[in-house]
Amino acid sequence: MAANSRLTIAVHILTWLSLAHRRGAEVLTSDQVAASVNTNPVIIRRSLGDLRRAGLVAVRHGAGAGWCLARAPEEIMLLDVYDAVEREPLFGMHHTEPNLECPVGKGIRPALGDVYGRAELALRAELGRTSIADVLRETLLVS
Amino acid sequence: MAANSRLTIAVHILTWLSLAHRRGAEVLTSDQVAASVNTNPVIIRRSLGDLRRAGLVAVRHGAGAGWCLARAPEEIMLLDVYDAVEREPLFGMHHTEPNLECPVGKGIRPALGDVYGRAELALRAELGRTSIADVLRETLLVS
DNA sequence: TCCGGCTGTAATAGAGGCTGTTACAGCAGG
DNA sequence: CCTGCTGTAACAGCCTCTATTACAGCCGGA
Repeated sequence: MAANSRLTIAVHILTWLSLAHRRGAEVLTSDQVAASVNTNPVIIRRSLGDLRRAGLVAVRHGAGAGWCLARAPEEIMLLDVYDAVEREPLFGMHHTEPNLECPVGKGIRPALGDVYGRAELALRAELGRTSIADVLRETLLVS
Repeated sequence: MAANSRLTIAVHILTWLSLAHRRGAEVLTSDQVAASVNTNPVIIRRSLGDLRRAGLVAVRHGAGAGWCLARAPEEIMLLDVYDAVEREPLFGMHHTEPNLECPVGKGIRPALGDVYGRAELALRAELGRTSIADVLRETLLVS
């Protein structure tokens, strides 16, 4: 298993919803999305649940049920998707508390916290520059 | 388990080697480093192995064995450490190939590859701005 | 009002990564 | 040669992630 693919799955879902909407489909079911991503519908529903809680998609129940974007694709940035599906910080601290008798053990966690914070900010800034609409445009260039 | 802590462990090691050197210790054994990080010496030796392969530390064998920095701490950037210990890309692609019949399934991987590449570059640029000497300075501010 | 299709989620299994631990061969200074 | 440390294999335990089955809940439409 490489790194986790949650961001990839979520962006794929949103991009597909965006294209389907442009083609006239009001909603897509998790089965229809799963057919494009090529995985199990439950995986898709779990990811859609994250995206719904973040306000990026809306769901319709009952007969004719399915999912659609809750915002224009130009207004959904990859940073929003990242926040919706990623819970863990980029870099983990020590599993066990370092030795506080050692000056390095005592002071390194706040020092690393600063650096890691700056690194995450840089990553987030970059993810904030690309929207689902941008991804869709680039995606369609290939075909 | 949060995210993996390899970068944290490696930076801790290098920072401690840097401080020990300043205090007059020529080399530190993996046991001495492990006492500061508060973990098993084998964990430390594994990390030191990565750092040695990257040319960041040097090892001395035989009696009076141990480890020391191979470069000045001002010249070891966190980006070097990151490259030494992290193998996986930041974001994983689909586990199973997406449906190539679908235009999104067909084109999304290169599109995502571009975005992910830019995001990693931003992260790397930020990690390239901080050195082990910087981390040591911030670490000692606490005590 | 009931039917049927889809959602939402729990439970579970398998694969794989990471930490931590033991064990042991290899190396080299004294 | 002895001794202490390195370097690495092997293994266990824990956790995460993906995948899958199962099923209760919801609601539009017949």
